[in-house]
Amino acid sequence: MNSMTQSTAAVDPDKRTPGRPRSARAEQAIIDAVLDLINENVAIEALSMEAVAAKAGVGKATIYRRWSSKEELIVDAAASLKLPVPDLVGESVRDDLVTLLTSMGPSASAQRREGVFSCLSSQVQRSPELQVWYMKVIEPRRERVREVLRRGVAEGVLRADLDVEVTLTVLSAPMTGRPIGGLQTQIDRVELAERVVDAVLDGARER
Amino acid sequence: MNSMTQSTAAVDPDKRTPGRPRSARAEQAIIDAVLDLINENVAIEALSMEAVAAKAGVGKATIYRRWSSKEELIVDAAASLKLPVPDLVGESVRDDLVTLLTSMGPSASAQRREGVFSCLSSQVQRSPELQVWYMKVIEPRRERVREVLRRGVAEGVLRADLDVEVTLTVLSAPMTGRPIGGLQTQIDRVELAERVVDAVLDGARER
Amino acid sequence: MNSMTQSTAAVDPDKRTPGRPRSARAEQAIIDAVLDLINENVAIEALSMEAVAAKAGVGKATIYRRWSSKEELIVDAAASLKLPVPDLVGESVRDDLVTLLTSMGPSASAQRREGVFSCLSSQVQRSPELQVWYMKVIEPRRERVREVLRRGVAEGVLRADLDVEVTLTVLSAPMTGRPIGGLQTQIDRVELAERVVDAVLDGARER
Amino acid sequence: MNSMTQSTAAVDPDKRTPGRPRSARAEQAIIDAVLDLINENVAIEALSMEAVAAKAGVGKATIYRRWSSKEELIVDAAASLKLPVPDLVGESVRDDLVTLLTSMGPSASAQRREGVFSCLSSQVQRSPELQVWYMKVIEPRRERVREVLRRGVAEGVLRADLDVEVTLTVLSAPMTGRPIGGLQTQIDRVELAERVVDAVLDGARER
DNA sequence: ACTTAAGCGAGACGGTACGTCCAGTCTTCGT
DNA sequence: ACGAAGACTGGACGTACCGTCTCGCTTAAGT
Repeated sequence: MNSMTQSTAAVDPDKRTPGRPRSARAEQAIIDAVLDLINENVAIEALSMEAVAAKAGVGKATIYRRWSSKEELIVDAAASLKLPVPDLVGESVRDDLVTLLTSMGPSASAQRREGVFSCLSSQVQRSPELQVWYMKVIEPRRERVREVLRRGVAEGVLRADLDVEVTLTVLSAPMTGRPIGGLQTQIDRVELAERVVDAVLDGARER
Repeated sequence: MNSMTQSTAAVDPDKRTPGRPRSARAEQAIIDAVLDLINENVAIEALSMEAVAAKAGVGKATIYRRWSSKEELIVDAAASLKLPVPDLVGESVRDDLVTLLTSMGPSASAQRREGVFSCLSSQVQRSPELQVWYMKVIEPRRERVREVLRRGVAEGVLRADLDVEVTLTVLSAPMTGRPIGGLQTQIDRVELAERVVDAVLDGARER
Repeated sequence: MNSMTQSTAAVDPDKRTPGRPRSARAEQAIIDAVLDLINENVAIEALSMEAVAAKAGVGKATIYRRWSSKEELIVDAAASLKLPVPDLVGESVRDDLVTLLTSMGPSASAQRREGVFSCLSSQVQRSPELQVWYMKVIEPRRERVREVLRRGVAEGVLRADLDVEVTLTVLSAPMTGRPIGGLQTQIDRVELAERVVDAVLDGARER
Repeated sequence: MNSMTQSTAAVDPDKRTPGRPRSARAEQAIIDAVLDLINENVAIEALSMEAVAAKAGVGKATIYRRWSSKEELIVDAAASLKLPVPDLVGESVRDDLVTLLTSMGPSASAQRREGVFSCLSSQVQRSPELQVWYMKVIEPRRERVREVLRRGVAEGVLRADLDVEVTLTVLSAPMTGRPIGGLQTQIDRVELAERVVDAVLDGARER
C-alpha cells in the first residue's frame, strides 16, 4: 500500500532512491479516476483497473507499482476523502453524539463519498489486512464518541456503570450499516442520528 | 429469479407448460454446489458460475435458465438456508430479545451459512430488486423483534412512548453489521446479544 | 438417412409399424425449412438444426428421428431439388455437351438450388458415406456425358482413342468447381459451357 | 488479417507503435498449432479456437488480436505453407504443364497441406474477402500456366487462336476441384496431370 | 555532460470467467 | 407409440479484465 511505502521511506530519509522519482501527478490522477468512476458508476464493483488506468491516462503498471490490489487502491481513495472529525461545541453529550453520528457512515457527506464507503465496506470483510486500514479511517470518529461517552459518565450525565464499547457499537452500527430493511431509507441522516441517540440514551425499559 | 417463476406458475396451476419440465435434481445440485463452494472457499466472490456448473455436474445454460445472475442465485441459495425463526419461551422481554438477536446476523448458525450471508450483504446493495429478496429472508426475524417490543410496551415493561422502529434498528444493526472495528471479533454471539440488549433496554442516561 | 429408412420399410410392405405414423407434413416442412434457410442465408454453414426446427415448427427430435446428422439432411434436401436430366436433341455432339454442361454445377438453375449445392460440396468431403449420396445426385448427368462422348467416338466425330473418363473430368470440373479465381465470375453459364466444350474438343496443340 | 497489418506497418517503417510489440513466437506457435491440429484431426471443422489456443499455449485474445475470425486464421496458416512455384526446365510445353499441374491442388505435397487446402476451399466461398486471399495463394501457379501456354503459342506448338483463360481453367479445375465422383480417387497426382494435359492438348475431335 | 536507474504511457502476454448459442439426447406431455 | 415441446449436458464462441511483462521514452541524481 502506498502509505506503507511512504512510511518505509521515512525510516531512512537520507537515502534517496536512485532513478526517476514517482510522479505525484500520476498518483493524484489515479485517485481522482477511482473517485470519478465510483461516482458515475453507481453500480460499484464493476470498477476495473483497466478503466482506472484509461481514465487516469496512466499505464496499469503505474497503478500496481503503488498499490498491490484493487482493494488497497480503493481504501486509499477513501482515505483521501477522510473528513475532518467534526468540531464539537461540547455543550451537551446528546448534541455531541448527534453531531458525531451524523458525520459517520456512507451517506455522511458529499455524494462522491457515499459510493466509496459503500463499496469499501463490502470489500473490507475479505481480508484482515484491509480491515486494519479501514479502521484507521473510521477509528478517529469512534474514538471521539468514546470520549464523549466517558465525559458524560464523568459529568454524571451517563450511568456510572456504562458499557462504553457496547454503547459505541449500538450507536454507530445503525449509522454505518447498510440501510436494508430499515429506517435509513426513509429518514435523513440527522433525524436518524437524533432518534438513535435518544433511544440509546434513554433506554427502552420502563422505570 | 427462481422463486418468482414458481409464484408466477402458481397463478394458473392447471396450465402445464409443454415440454420437459425442469429437473428438481439439477436445481438442488446447483444450490448445493453454491453452498459447498462458499463453504470451502472462505474467500467469497471467487465464486464463479463456471465452478458452480462443474461442481453441480450441470451445463451453465441450466443455471442461467433459472437465475439470471450470480447475485440472484446466491440470494436463493441463502434463502434455502433460512433458519426457522426461533421459538420464544415468552417469559421475559429481555430473554426473548437475546434469543432473537443471537439468531440474527452472519454468524448465526452453521459455518456454511456464515459465508453466504457475508457474501450476500456485500452484494445486496447493488440492486433494489435484490434488496427486496434479501428483506424477505430477514424480515420475519425483524418482525418477531417488533412483536416482542410491542408486547413489552403492552405489559408495561417497556416505555409507553417507545420508538419501536429505532429500537429495532439499534438492536439489530450491531448483530448484522460487519464486525469491523467493533466488539464482534472478541466476544461471542450470545454475549454480544446480551450486552446489546441490556444496553439498549437500560439506556445510557443517568436518572 | 431418410431414403434408407424408406427402402428398409419397402422390404416388407405388409408389416405396418405400430404406433402413430410419421407425419408427411413434418417431413416436408423440414425439407422446406432447410431450403428456405439456405436461400435467405447466403452465408451457408450457419445453418443450425435449431433454426431448421424452429422454422419448420417441429421439435429437434423429429428431425433426428429421420436424419442422423445435419449433412444427411442437407443431402436429402438437395436430392429433392434433383433436376430432370435435360433432354438432348441429339443432333451434334458439341451441342449436346454444351447443354449437359450448362445444366451442371452449382448455378445450374433456380437460385435456391445454388446455395444448396455450394453448401453440399463443401460438406461432402468429410465422409465417404456422404460422397456416395452426392454421387447419386450428380452421376446421372455425368453418365449422359459419357454416352455422348462414346456416341461421338462411334460416329467418328471424336478420336478413336479418346480417354473418356479424363475428358469427362476435364469437361465437368470447370463447371462444378468453385468459381474462385477463374472465368466463372465474368461470363455466364452457357458461354462458359461453350468455350469449355470447344477448347476440349479442339485441343490446344497446333497440328 | 495479419498480413494486412504487416503491410500497413511497412508503409511507414520509422514509426514504431507504442507498447509492447507482438510476439513473433506467439504468432508462429498459433500457426503451428493450426497446422498440427488439422494434421491430427483429419475431420476438419472440428477445429476450435479454444483448441488452437490451448495447443499453442496462448490466450485466446492473443489469437483474436491478430485474426478476426477462424477463417482468416486458416487462410494465413495455408499461406504459410505456400510452396515455391516449381522451377521449370522449359524444354517442352507438355512437360512443363504436367509439372505445374502436379504441384497444384489439395494433395500437392506434404500430408499436412492436404487438410489445410481441403478445409480452406470449403470455407472460401463464403466471403469475397477470403477469396481475394485465397487467390493470392493460388494465383502465382496459375500465372505460370498462362505463361507456358503463351510461350507455346509463340513457339508455334499451340494453336494461334488458343483461348488461354479457358484452357487454364480446363487444365486446373480437375486438379483443384474436389475428387468427388471422378478419377482422382483412383490414380495418382502425376498420372492425373499427365492424362489431363494430354487430353487438353490433343483435343477430342477427330480430324 | 554523461551515465545510471527508475520512472513513464502503451499495449501485448497467458489466463479465467463471463453470458450466449448449438449439438445431440432425454423426458414429459397430449394425440 | 408416436409427435411436439423444451430441458438436459457439454463445449465453443468472442469479450472483458486480471496482474505481469516488454517496449522506447523521459527525468533526475550522482558522477
